[in-house]
Amino acid sequence: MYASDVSSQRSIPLSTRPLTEGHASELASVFGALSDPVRLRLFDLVRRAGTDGICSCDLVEPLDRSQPTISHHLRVLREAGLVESRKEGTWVWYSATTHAMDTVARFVTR
Amino acid sequence: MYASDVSSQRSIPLSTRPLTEGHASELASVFGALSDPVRLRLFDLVRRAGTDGICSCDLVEPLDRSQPTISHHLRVLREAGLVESRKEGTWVWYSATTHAMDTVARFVTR
DNA sequence: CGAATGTTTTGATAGGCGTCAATGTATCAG
DNA sequence: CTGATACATTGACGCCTATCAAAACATTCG
Repeated sequence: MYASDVSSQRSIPLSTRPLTEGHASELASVFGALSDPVRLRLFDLVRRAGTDGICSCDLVEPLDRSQPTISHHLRVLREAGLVESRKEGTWVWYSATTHAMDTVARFVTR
Repeated sequence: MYASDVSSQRSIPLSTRPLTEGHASELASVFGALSDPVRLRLFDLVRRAGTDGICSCDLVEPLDRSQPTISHHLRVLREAGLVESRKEGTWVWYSATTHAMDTVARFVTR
């Protein structure tokens, strides 16, 4: 027997329908990108830099990780749509995007 | 040379200070709990059930996973502070908590 | 007690992930 | 061209994780 057969009181649906498998996978990939402490601090630093962005070379030292590791994490953030990069000569500037975080915000705030 | 030595324009800090390592780890563990599609849909279903909660047995079928797998995921959600459980006879009722999601919301909305 | 049902734990397996060293590529300075 | 700097990629390693089957634990009922 199912418990739902017993408890008949129903709650009001939050928005519309339960998460579809596709929507859940999309959201989960963003959450996955934010599920590492180094990546979270990385994203936080990039977001603080505003529209100007911040250079990759300025992200290695504060996080105390090797340059390839930082490069790897930035790639994950970029592929999740949380940041974007713009090459300028020798340097690469990273800046935060809004779309992915908006998606997260919609889920979080019901 | 660092790019920060060249670009002198500074952005306004978002809240106070960059994420500490401890705060980042705490946040990351919550994001980690939400980084799996099955767990996201699980949490969504629990949250929709409101204060009454929902029985574990009613979560197996809609997610098409074995019962032990669902139990495992619920444990992860519980250890991340996203849901809480209350045993009632044979059944275990899960309901969503607010603290963890509030923490996430504060981070997401700057 | 013994059977049935709901839940958790354990063991095993396959795949994913964070990290670094080493290497590769591109750009700039001389 | 040569050397130095910024960044990305590759390979390897250890650890973590999602999943299920099987077993263990718990509760209710006859």
